[in-house]
Amino acid sequence: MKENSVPEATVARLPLYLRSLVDMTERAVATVSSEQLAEAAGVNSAKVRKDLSYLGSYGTRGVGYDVEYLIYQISRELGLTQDWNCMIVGVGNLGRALANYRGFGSRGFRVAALVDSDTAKIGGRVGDLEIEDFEDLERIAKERQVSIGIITTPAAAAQGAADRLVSAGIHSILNFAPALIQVPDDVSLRKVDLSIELQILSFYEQRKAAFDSVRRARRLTGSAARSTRP
Amino acid sequence: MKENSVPEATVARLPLYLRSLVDMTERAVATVSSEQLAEAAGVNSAKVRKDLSYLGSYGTRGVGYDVEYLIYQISRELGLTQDWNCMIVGVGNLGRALANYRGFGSRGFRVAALVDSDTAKIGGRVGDLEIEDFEDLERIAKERQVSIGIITTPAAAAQGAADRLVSAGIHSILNFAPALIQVPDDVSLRKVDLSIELQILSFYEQRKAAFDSVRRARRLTGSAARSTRP
DNA sequence: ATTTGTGAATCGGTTCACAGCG
DNA sequence: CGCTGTGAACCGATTCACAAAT
Repeated sequence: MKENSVPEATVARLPLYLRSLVDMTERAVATVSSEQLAEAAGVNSAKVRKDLSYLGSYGTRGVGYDVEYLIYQISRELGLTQDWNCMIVGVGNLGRALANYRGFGSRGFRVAALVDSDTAKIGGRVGDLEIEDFEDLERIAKERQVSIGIITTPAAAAQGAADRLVSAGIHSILNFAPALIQVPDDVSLRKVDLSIELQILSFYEQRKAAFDSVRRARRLTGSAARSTRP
Repeated sequence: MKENSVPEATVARLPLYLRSLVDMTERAVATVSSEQLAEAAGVNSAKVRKDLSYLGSYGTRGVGYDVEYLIYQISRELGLTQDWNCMIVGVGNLGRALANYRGFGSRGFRVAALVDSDTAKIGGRVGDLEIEDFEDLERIAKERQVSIGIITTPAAAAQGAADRLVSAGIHSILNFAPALIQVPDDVSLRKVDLSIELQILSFYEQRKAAFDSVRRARRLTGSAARSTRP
């Protein structure tokens, strides 16, 4: 049953399914069941079926899903039948690493511009791209039809970078800076925050260490073990 | 009311609160209400209160929370009163960038080792660390008491890297490789996947573009606008 | 016979709204 | 009076379980 509004959680899993499906074509798999796709993507099969049902009825009962066709449908849903130009704002270690990241462009994304406000960096090159002046952001974004802004500035500069991206008419932003940034309602913002991820791991690591030490002390081997896993 | 089991969603927000609180001490703020902290962290105040209530009753009714004391309690809960040693597996662009990332170590995390299987890289240096042989991973992890493994290998090598980290007794892994990896139940695994983030943005970007073009075509300015936002 | 697609049940998490306390 | 802490209501997402399809 085709409808609009795919749940957010489903959208976040579609890229996972897509990756698994692409892997399968490389191993010349033609058809896949929800069970097999679930296994490959690391989820359960009910979730796969429900997720795919939001896109339409693309499976065949008793058979499964045609891999190629499903790749096409998911790609279309995700907007990957066109290319998207990205601009990296802030060319430090991370910005440079992302600019060089191969397989970034592999699925429809292209780094079209690098900007920085450090005059010592402007004019320098990363791969075949020149580092340009942050002040020219709006012009560059318009000229190169940039749709996605990637912020890799220090935390203190992140909000300013976001403001300029928004004023350049960009409404999709990926923020790597360890800072909360505010954008208008019509702008999509996603964040990747290394230190937050490490802190989350630290929480569970600590909990495991505590539990282990209790176990060691009490010599209890397999009883009343309340789960310590996320 | 103090209990065990802090919900996963709460754990993921504690680092956010912590960052906001640290910012506040720098601006010499002594006390904060759930309303103010919510604003700073970009969530709502009911969530702040409920989240903090899982840690204990650390607020004062009619007053708010003591900033310093709350920093201490959250840090303790997150296991940040001790330092954690990390090992980066795979020293490509991204591994190198993370190794150089300042403010990484700022809150209790230290890059204690870099390993790679490329003999051309082994023996090289990144900052003050030497790149060591992937084959020596277990020994290095033990010697330096590494608790957290960070995978920045190509996708094809990621599972192998994870297996070796697990066999070295590490049970916290942060995976940057664009690949699904399997780990035992007692290992915490978090993933950061650039291309998935971009694909999610692409989905919403496409949806916005579609809506905009309808708007442009029909010249409707403010009616019956079904939400297009995540 | 097999596997999809989906209502219904369930679960975790969010928000509401107010009692309880400083 | 103001703000926390928390039951209760609510909501989105997950899982169950089975009827429908081939």
